[in-house]
Amino acid sequence: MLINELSKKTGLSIHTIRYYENLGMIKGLTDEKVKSNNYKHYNSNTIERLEIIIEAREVGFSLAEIKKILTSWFETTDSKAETLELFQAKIKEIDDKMKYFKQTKRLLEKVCEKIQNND
Amino acid sequence: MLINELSKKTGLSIHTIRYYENLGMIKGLTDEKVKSNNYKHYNSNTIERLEIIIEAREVGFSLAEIKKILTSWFETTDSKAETLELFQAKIKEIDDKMKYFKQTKRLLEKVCEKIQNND
DNA sequence: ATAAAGCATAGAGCGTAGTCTATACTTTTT
DNA sequence: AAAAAGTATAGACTACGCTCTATGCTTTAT
Repeated sequence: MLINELSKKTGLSIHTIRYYENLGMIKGLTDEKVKSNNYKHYNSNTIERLEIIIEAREVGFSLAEIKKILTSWFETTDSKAETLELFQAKIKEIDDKMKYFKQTKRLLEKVCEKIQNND
Repeated sequence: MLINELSKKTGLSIHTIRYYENLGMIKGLTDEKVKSNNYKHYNSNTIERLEIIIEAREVGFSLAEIKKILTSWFETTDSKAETLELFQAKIKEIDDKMKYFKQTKRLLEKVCEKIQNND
């Protein structure tokens, strides 16, 4: 599939997809059989990767961090111990953030109550 | 208390505090009795506000959004219905984000497992 | 009295994550 | 065959959230 279709399937703009590709987070391949152009073709793996990117950036991870997650998930890497440590730290970060979430949610709920009672 | 003390109590840099003050998120007052300088004095309310800022920015809210939360919490505002709607939407946003968090956590846990098994 | 430290304001600079524009080539539509 | 739409690359531009620097004044320490 070409970039237009990829954009429609993921909801990301073509610009954003190219931006991610420039960062090396996804990779399209030019079709060898067609030599007249250099249009890039993307496969379902790219969709998977983009879905992970969307998910993880919601969590507040930087694109650099997400790139590492993708590498560890899809490509074989060396230095396993290091990677493992990194991700265990990230899991802890998520747990910490969850705490903030619950606190902020409670705060917002209190704000709502307050507004309704002052009515 | 002056900005230095405020910085130490909140863990935010003096620069960051001034940045937030410029955005109108907090407000220090110059002491009327002392006319020789225009040093700003902050009270415990400022600390409360900064703690809310710290909490809410962890959740990924923009400073503009956090400013609205602070206004609704500490100052009386008109257009209650509007504000209420805003915050109810924000609560829903948090719930949605929680979903992403759980998914990403699961992904990271799977990555960890994968790394450990490939060993 | 002088030096050092703290405060204020204004503005420059920076990293992240896009977003948009210009240019040029290719493919599809009419 | 010409126009419209799609693709690629490069680079400019933007918004956000800081972070730092310069300058000048005030207060505290020596």
